Amino acid sequence: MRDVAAAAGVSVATVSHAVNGRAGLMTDATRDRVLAVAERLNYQPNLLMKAVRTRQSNVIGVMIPSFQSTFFPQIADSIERALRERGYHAVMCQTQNSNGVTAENLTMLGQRRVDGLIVTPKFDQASLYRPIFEAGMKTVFVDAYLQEMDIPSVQSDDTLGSYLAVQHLIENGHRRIATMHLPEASLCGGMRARFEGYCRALTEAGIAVDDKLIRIIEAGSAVDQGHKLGLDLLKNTDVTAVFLPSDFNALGVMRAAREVGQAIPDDLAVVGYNNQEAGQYTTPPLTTVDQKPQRIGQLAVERLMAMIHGTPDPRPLHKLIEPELLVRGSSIRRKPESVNDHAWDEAVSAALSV
Amino acid sequence: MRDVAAAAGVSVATVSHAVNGRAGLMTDATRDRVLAVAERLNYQPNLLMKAVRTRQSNVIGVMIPSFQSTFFPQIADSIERALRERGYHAVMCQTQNSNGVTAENLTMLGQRRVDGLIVTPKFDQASLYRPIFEAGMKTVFVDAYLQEMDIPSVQSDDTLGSYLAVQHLIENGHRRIATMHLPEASLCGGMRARFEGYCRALTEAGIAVDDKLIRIIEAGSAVDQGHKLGLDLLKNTDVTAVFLPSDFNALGVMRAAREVGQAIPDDLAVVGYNNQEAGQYTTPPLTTVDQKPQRIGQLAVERLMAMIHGTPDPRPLHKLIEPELLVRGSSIRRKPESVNDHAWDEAVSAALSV
DNA sequence: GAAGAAGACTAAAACAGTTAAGTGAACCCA
DNA sequence: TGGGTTCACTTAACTGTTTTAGTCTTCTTC
Repeated sequence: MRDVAAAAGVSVATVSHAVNGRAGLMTDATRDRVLAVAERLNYQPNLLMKAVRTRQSNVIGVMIPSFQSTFFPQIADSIERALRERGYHAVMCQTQNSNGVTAENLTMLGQRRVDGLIVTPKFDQASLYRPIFEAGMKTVFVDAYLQEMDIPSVQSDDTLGSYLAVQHLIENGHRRIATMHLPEASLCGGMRARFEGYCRALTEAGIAVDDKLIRIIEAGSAVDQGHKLGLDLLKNTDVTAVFLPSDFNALGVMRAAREVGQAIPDDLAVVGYNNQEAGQYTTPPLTTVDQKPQRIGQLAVERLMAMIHGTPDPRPLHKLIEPELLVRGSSIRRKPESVNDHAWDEAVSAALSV
Repeated sequence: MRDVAAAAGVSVATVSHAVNGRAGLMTDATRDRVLAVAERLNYQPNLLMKAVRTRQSNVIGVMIPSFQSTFFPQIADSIERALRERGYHAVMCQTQNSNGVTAENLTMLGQRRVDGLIVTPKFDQASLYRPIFEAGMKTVFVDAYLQEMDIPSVQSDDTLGSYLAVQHLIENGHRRIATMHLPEASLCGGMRARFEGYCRALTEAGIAVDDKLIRIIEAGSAVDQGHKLGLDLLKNTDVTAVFLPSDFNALGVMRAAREVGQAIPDDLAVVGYNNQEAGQYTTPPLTTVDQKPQRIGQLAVERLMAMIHGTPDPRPLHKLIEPELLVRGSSIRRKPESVNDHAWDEAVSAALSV
């Protein structure tokens, strides 16, 4: 910048004004000359220094459990795009589900003077976040929130999602609908909501929630658990449909059904959760609930920007995104003998266009 | 920092030395006192300023095509971990396969004074990268490289990967092995290598490369293309095995086989590429080639660190990572009638332990 | 023709650190 | 006792920007 100033025969202040496009502080001729010189010398402003002076780094810290899985990268994707559009960049970290790593990243991000944070907290992490919040860090939680603090959050409405899924099964004539959930101790946030949606849909339809149709997921691979508990359900109950809180559980159930010779969806209808890619390629493809991760990321950025720029945001503190039920082959029965082709096609088309 | 200095009754220089652990410049008593005061005042060093002064930001720019897909996030994951271990952070960007976005990110990263870059270039992007390289940016390419420039790269050895895959099919008795590849114009880098490995394995085994068994993938969903071309192969040729350059193509082929009533692996053996998660959940599970993305990311970071710290790196400029063939059910025939159980189990175990 | 206003630009402080050079005081030794 | 070292710490310059408060011109206007 000093070089540009010298070469253009002006002061650094003038260069600063010129490259930042501050109008009315110099003649057009001067501005053009400065910009031409900057271009010629390939002047690259030092954004670090700019950040120091303006106390605004245009960098947002993003921390999610993992870059793998399908869900969080979709959120990260939309966050990155939304930030880029606004001239921001993201430094991205994984928590690796470790409080130690989370805490370390948090202080690092603070020391890097990021303008804000978009993070997925775990229910027991309030104490990790408190110091950085007290220092005034603008933050939006995604996919979860901490009850103890007034930090905005954006997450999918899992109660609604599972409600829609189970309602869909009921509408297709099922009454014996099984599900699985985590043990009470680890049943937090979204997972609890998914179970509540299941109960609500049944209750509203006048169907009793039957403990015999509910299985508790233990530790281990979600597919294996789905497989094991699915076999159990198929052998020991009169289940005709099953709603799973994860597509991976659903994949296991589908395998179990195949093993005991039950056809999907005719003998057993299956609905998963999370719109995992694998579900598109099963036979039949898996009906599932899309949590709209892109929407979550986008809204989180909008909210954070409002906080940073001090514009009021009328949305509720904890915003719930409406999920979408993706009806695919695993939950819609093939045409019964008694129904004529045309009517059936209509019904299926209607259902598939949900 | 000024506050800490004042409160501890020393100069800012002493505080700087103390918090940076520079030994031998002060008494232990002074150091302890300064650190205690810093702790008490909750002093958070400003890493931006530090970066300005030391010309080292401890931030690396990472740019990959997308956070979605399975492959790149795995690389990103390992990059993030490796950087974190070394006290670095990553600002992550997606190129969105757009030269405009790539160029924009590149200048932004330069202006943010990142210490280095780990990026996936596209073959036509040499001109985008040249300016930033001429400015001295340390860079490592992953998953591809630009021939015109001497920038180190780390990528999977796709020729070897497909060679192993096809060799595996040959060892299992197949002679009529089909494949698919992209049209010549877009057949760059890894995709070309995968086709070359196919040819080499056949040639080495004394099998002629037969154009009748090769299909060209057109635009559109990889699964749909695999399905369409798979049907074509199954109906019009005497193919007994097929090697696909992507697991998604393989999923389409598996669907095609099911539709024409051919069993996998008995009537048709299928091997994919890329170890996509979906391949684990098909029936039978899909044999595939794992490109070792974690290893790629890790090595890329090691290489970049060597460049940044000026330590010589004896590895070749363009490092190829050895991929791994994951033998699963889609490529190993079930026991023929004539073979006794024990011998068969042994053979399968042996093959599966590859 | 002088006062005042407006316009174009500059000087210099500030930001929060690092670091080379400098200053005393204590110590050592001939 | 004087001179040289070493040690502990400080001074001050520097980094590359922004921003406030000027300083000159030049232009109005009476």
